[in-house]
Amino acid sequence: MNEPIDVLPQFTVDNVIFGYDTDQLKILLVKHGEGASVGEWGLPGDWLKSNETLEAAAERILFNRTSIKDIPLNQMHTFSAIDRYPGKRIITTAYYTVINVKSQKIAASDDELDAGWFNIKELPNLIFDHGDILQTGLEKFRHQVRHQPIGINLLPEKFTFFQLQQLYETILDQKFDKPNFRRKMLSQNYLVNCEEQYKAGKHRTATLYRFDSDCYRELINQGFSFNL
Amino acid sequence: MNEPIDVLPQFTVDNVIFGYDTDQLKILLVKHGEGASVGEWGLPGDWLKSNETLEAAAERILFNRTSIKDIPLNQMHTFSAIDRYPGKRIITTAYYTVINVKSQKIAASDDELDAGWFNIKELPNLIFDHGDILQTGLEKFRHQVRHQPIGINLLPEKFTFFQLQQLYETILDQKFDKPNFRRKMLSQNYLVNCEEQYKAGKHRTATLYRFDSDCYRELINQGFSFNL
DNA sequence: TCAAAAGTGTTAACTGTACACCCATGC
DNA sequence: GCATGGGTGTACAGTTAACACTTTTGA
Repeated sequence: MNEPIDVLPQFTVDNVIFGYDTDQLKILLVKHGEGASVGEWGLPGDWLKSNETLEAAAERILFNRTSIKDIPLNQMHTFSAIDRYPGKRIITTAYYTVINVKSQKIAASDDELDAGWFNIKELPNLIFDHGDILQTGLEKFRHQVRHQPIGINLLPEKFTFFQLQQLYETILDQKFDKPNFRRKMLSQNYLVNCEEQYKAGKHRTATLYRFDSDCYRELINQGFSFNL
Repeated sequence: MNEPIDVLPQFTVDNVIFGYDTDQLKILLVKHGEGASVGEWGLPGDWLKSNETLEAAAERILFNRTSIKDIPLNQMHTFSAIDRYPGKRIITTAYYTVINVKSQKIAASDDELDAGWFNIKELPNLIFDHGDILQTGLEKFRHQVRHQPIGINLLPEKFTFFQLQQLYETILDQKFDKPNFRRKMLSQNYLVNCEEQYKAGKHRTATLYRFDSDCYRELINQGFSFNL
């Protein structure tokens, strides 16, 4: 390689990091500490380094704010409108992923004033075209949820049907019929009955399930059709 | 804007241009006339100009080889492996679209030796990572065909059910049951009976249909589910 | 007469959807 | 009792999938 400089000057990566928190879908935003957009909220992003791939940059951006490694990020779209960034021609590739809000502390990186989770329904104004990027990310994420299994890393290892249904209802912002939801999920054969009861509040105990990780992985490849 | 130069030196756009030709799905390739890859086949592509968007570049690349304008190209993926291009760090964004092979003459651009249609099943070796890009494009294209109406620009304005079914069978490389295919398409309500008969070879005349363009457009947005 | 395409009809199997219903627990 | 969540059963409507069958035409 013969790049004398460390970053590609016209190329960035921005992450749409969804956070699942019981009955809320959130998004990780950072408050900019430099440049024209100082003090405003935007998606966590950074310049692409000349010796890293887009995927590596997206993972680095995620790791810097959350200390999370080894979870897959999905490439979403590359945004290239001439005037998307003030005064300079900057192209950005956006990635999305979802993590559990409670699983890790978040932190702003050096050039940022703050980092925080925002409910998807109560967002501040975002810099540049980050509002559009977020909307595109939300659509792609919801599409994915309807066509691939989801839940590993978002639910505890053992979970009840109530928790699984709550996850789907929160992410898709839609209610499902309980018996139908149960049967739909069971018919995919990726849930394993732990033969164990879980005692929660003022009601009957619930059976715990876990994901069969082989079957889960296979369903990711095969595709799923969640049409309740 | 303050770019002194005309192109971004580390950024290209490559197009996967499918061509429909009765019972064959083809792909447009060009033979490189410059650089290390001289004489080899690859996807039509070019450098991104500093004053154009990725979409505009993709349209320009299409127009230069086919003289076709005003048909939508779909962004597919941005490829960024460090060593994907020999000796230089080049990132490329790929777009795909489909056109009718017979609708326009094709031509190589100035720095190319040749341009031609290749059957998707009989491809030469492609330069760089263009083979991967093509495979990704084929998957995305077929996914699109199963979820949105297709046919405008690929079929004559008035067409028979036989032609429509042949289009689907060729693109998806799969046979369908004739009565079921007919009913499935009719149930989408985007076909209009022209009340006109078409006389082909040694068999009974066929009813001509056309697309209802309002309904067709609406189905593109709504989504379609083609699960025969 | 036969092959090829045009077109209709029928049926079994499966899925989505909307419910009604009972169980267990804690206030 | 009643609210909350846990869990089963059922029945209708619609769709998928397979295939049998008739029609028209030209070689």
